[in-house]
Amino acid sequence: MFYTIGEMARKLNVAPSTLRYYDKEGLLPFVERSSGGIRMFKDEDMDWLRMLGCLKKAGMPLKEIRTFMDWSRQGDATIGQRLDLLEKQRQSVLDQQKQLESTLLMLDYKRWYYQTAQEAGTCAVHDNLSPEQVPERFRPLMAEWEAGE
Amino acid sequence: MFYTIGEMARKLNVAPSTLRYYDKEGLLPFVERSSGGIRMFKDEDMDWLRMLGCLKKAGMPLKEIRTFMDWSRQGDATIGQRLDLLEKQRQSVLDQQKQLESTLLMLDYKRWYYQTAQEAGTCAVHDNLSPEQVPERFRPLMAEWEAGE
DNA sequence: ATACAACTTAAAGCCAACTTTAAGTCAAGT
DNA sequence: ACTTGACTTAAAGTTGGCTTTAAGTTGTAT
Repeated sequence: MFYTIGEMARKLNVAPSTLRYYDKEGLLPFVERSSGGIRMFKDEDMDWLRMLGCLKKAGMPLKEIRTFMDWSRQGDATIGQRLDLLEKQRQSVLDQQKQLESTLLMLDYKRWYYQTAQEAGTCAVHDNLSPEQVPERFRPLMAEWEAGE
Repeated sequence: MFYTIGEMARKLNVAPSTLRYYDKEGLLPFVERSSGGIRMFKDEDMDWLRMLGCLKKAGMPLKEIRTFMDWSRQGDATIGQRLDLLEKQRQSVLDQQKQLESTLLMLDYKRWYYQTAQEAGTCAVHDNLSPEQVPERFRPLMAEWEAGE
């Protein structure tokens, strides 16, 4: 079963121009063409596109994804390199998770700040607030600020 | 205590040009100037820059951060709007966390795939692998693929 | 055979978020 | 007074990831 670029784009919820761009950048070395030059996507190409989507969501730049695709084309000799890249990207995702966790805490602190201000009708309520009146979960955060991050 | 743009940039681990850019974009309405036109950062400006950093890490575009800063300058009447924006951004961070969680699972599946291939010496080992030989934690993932995401 | 939608390419355009460049000013030390 | 390093601005340049445009081709339906 074959699909044109438009059909494939619809399946993936992206613009056809995006797929053409990826192809031009060497990210889709697996796509075949009809005798007339039309791209013919196969069902198994979905696996590669899913892989691509996964790496993209992991925050990998297209250049690195291209490297991965190049290695894939080179065959079994590059399995080790591909695995290393995946490990590296896994670590990057873990780092991003830690970052989001700490961002969430900051955001929650600010939400508490403005909720308190809203109840009081003014931000000035925070001017003479003792540290004990700040919920405990935000204390480590504020301690960091006293230092210099 | 006052700091020049260079000192502040060093504290924040950003380039001075970045702070100038933020200023030009209206993200630093709180920064004062010396009589000669030199930016004079105060200690309390750190609070705003931390807020800015928090929103940036939460993935908020500079334009929206500017809106937030504009509201801040307008005073207590805008507390509600600011709170709404923070709630919205909190939700966005939660969404990003879910996305990373699922990305991590995909990445782990692919790592398993290549680890198995590495042990076998070839990716072809996956050609005749029954679904039961895939670790359970990856099954829901593959079920999704069978559908059409 | 012809019309028509969907495909093709190369090249230009766009947006966000900076960075760099050029030309000039400020302020601290000698 | 002069040097020097850090500051100032406006404007142009860069990068990443696409999207749009223009001109042309393919393939299916009538």
